[in-house]
Amino acid sequence: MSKIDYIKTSEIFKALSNPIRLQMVDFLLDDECCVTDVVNELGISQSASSQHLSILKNSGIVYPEKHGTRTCYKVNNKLTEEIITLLKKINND
Amino acid sequence: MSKIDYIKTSEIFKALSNPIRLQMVDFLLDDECCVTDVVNELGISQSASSQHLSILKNSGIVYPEKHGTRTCYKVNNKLTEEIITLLKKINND
DNA sequence: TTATAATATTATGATATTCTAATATAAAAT
DNA sequence: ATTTTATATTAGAATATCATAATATTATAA
Repeated sequence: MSKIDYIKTSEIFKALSNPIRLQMVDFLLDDECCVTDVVNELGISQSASSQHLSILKNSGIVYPEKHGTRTCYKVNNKLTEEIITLLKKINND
Repeated sequence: MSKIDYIKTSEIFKALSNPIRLQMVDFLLDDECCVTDVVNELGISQSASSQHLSILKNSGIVYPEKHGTRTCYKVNNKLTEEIITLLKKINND
């Protein structure tokens, strides 16, 4: 049982505090995908998609893998993954 | 395994996306306390404390119990409690 | 080598957050 | 009844967020 790093942890929550980014993470966990896939799946603009992915990247939740002209973002944060699992398990009351 | 309500869930994360409020929740889970205790524990102003507690209340994370002139805030959200447990279990990487 | 496709960046306006300072309310004590 | 204690609310300034529109970058294709 470790102490909570409130600053570091709150930054993760800040990244997840937007419904689009939350949906992005959920989508990226299922189907690791490039930006265009995210754009199509979520129905948002390319620019907004890129900016949201950048926020997730800067908070250490996802990382990009370049494949030619495409970029594939993958979730890379244990806390985030466990939280998504938790969200699917319990009915958020 | 239920679907995630991204909007509702992101509102919880927004409430937890501030280090002070995160520490508040952690503190309230251990020692259920009145506003003055929170003020003393966290070393913030009475007004800021009250406003942060109000945000936690409005997001359904805590609820107030009036005892005379004091108000005791208690954590009342399963997701939040499980997340705090998770945070203490894993080393946020 | 130019055109195209995929993604990133920047600027900007609208809105939201958060702090401090000041004031208000409500219960208990004097 | 007035004062004190605990808490809440409001106003305002500084800063942050977010969407859109426009432009830049970079890798491949033609």
